[in-house]
Amino acid sequence: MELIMVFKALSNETRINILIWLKEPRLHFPAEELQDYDANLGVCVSDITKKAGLSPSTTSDYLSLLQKCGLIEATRVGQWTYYKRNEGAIETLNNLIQKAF
Amino acid sequence: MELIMVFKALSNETRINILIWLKEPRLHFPAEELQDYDANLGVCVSDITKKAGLSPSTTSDYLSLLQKCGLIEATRVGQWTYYKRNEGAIETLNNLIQKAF
DNA sequence: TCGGAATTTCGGGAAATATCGATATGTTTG
DNA sequence: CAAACATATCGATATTTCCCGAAATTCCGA
Repeated sequence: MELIMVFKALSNETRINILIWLKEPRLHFPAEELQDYDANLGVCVSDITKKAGLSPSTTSDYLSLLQKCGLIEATRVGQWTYYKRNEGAIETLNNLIQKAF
Repeated sequence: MELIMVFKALSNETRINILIWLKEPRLHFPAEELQDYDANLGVCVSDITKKAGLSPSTTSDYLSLLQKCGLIEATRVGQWTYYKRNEGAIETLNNLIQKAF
């Protein structure tokens, strides 16, 4: 967990929002878009794309950036990729920030 | 306190370090450079510049960036500007991060 | 197997950031 | 006042980030 990489990832409103949306998907995505959410897979790229209002490619870039620094994790199921928060990593990060600053 | 501005400010190793150095100046600066530290003024720009190994202008830029987003505060005394952490703001920030993520 | 959907990857132009040296401003001291 | 400092600001260039569209990949269903 590279602290600087994490801060870079969080230096963007959309990426911050994605993390917040994924904290409570039911609050932020229409119910019919969350069919596989109960299986704890997360939310798929196209739903996040819609919500973010950006192009699919940008959204995909953002998601893989968040994944690279460990904040979220991906599960591929057929043609969909579901992303969810990596709560353990986020907790670790919070502790790290707490200690460092 | 703009969260994004804070994350941008922290997306740089030197700026992170400055915050950490200022947490415990005695640990990070030679004693003879901390003559006014006991007055709770902070550490002056040239000492931080030396420690950072960057140009004075860059260091000054960094400090005013950190100041703009509220993480540190400045006190001008004669020709010197002393910077110290804004512990209240940093605490607020930690709580904000805790809540948001 | 073919067409289409979801996603990723790639290349690029515009905008923002990093970092410097030069310059400007304000301060102290002779 | 002039010289010497400490710091801040400005202008320039190199690098990075933002965000897109096009193309590639993977998977599914007819």
